[in-house]
Amino acid sequence: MAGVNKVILVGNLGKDPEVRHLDNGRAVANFSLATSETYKNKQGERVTNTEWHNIVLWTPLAEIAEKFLKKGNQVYIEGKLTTRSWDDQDGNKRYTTEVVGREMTLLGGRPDGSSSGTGNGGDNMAESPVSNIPEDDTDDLPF
Amino acid sequence: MAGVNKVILVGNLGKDPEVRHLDNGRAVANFSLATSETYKNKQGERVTNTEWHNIVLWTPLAEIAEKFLKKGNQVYIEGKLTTRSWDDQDGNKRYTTEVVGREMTLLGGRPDGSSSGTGNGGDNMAESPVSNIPEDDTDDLPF
Amino acid sequence: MAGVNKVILVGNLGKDPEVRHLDNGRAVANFSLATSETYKNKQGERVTNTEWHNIVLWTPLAEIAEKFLKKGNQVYIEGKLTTRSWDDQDGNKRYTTEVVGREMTLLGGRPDGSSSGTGNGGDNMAESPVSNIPEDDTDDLPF
Amino acid sequence: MAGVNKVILVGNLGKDPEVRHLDNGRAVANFSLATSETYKNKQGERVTNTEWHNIVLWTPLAEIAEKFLKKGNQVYIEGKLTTRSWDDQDGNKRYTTEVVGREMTLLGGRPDGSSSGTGNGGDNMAESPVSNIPEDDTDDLPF
DNA sequence: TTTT
DNA sequence: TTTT
Repeated sequence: MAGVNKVILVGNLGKDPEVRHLDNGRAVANFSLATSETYKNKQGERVTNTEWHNIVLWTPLAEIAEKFLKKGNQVYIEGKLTTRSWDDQDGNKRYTTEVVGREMTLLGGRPDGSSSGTGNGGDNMAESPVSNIPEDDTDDLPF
Repeated sequence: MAGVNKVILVGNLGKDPEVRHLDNGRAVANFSLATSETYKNKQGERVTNTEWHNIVLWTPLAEIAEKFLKKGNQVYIEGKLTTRSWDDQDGNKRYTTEVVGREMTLLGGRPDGSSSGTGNGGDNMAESPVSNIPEDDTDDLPF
Repeated sequence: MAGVNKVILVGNLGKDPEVRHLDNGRAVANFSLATSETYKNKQGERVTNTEWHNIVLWTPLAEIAEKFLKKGNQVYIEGKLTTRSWDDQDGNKRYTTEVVGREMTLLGGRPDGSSSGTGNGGDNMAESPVSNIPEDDTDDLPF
Repeated sequence: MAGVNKVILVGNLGKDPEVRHLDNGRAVANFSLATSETYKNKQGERVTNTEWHNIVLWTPLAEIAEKFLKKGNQVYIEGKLTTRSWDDQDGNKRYTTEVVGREMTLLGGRPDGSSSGTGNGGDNMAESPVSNIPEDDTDDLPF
């Protein structure tokens, strides 16, 4: 029964997150994330191999994604692999594998090129680690 | 372009690995791995949620899997996520996500209940970490 | 300011955990964990390199360690690196680096070779993943 | 004997790497890396907790660090924990724990603010993942 | 399809 | 101090 199911990604968003706000007050964000590796092949040519991942974030990460993540941003995401099935129009069972994030950190510079020290305020935490994992004596919400 | 694409799993094999030996001398092993988590739901009932992962191992991990891994065995696998596409009989594009392992450790007791000290020899390393990552001054092959 | 500080270990306890119950109701467990890697050196000799880690677990993982972990057990531990300083008898500043666990899974067979189905009861969950990270709609305590 | 000893860090360099080139042709780089987490304490005040890690990189990562890493840069580092002992001037045994990197990715923007598209060339790969782990059919050196 |  |  013991199990570990962990995914660690550092990549760039292929597009802005799509965020849906559910009736129960929760939100869910979806976006694709590209992780690229570069190497030289036998011919000595530089080759880039890009892998795309389907990311799913739930409250409170979904709201943070909505506010701070944009197409092109580089993020660290830790989560778990989940595969769900559905029936397509031909009646075939199909499977989609997604990474459900549980920790997220926006990497690199200012989220959208804004300078620091703006009155925005939210900017101040955009590079902080955010998660839905409580620390001792802490409030894990970034603001 | 920087990227990290890492998966860490501890789970149990759903069945024996299927190993194909290719014409080019390489081998590839496939098997499904279950990772389970148990929790209590709101009604206080214990619930087990199992996720199945498609594992792919190439030489030399494939041969090690062939020799030492059996249905039910618990293993640690580190690898990367890859999604490949193919066309089904209805002409639809379909996708399969797999974990391509790059490091593997057989966990727990003797692989199949055999006692230690058999003449088999190979048994002695079945719980050693195996990988295709060279260490300094080392031979990464387990035997 | 963004940061990730993650340690993932699979190893064996060098001795039984030492558990202290604090006045504030919390408990803390300490033990050393060995992670070994085996390789062949240039002379073709098998060499084992063992690294020892100082593990610290707080409530509720400390109580779980107290009940289920014993010298020799193999565990998966995920946590973070922390270094604390203290002054030795010569007035020198000294540093100790520890891994503060936040998720733990007992690996392999029965904790101490006991068969399943004992009246102990607690035994039943000893191989379940345990953590202090809440899941949705779940009770993360193992019992 | 099975073991996993893995550290994953995303942090910022506290100072430029110190690189020594050894007589045997190998190089070793040392620097400290800060990983910070921010949270709100019980008083609702934002608190930042910074942990410092001793990083050690060997050839070829050492040379890459020498060329591309500078104080303040944000990097992803994957490696293993090692503790080595030494005797201090008072004859006491002392221990230092370090993270020996095996994979590294420079995060965020241009390494030192240089614009892209320079003739430098090396710039082009500074954000690529670098490691001493061979891929199939690849040259793992970044240039 | 695994495991407890 | 563990494990195989």
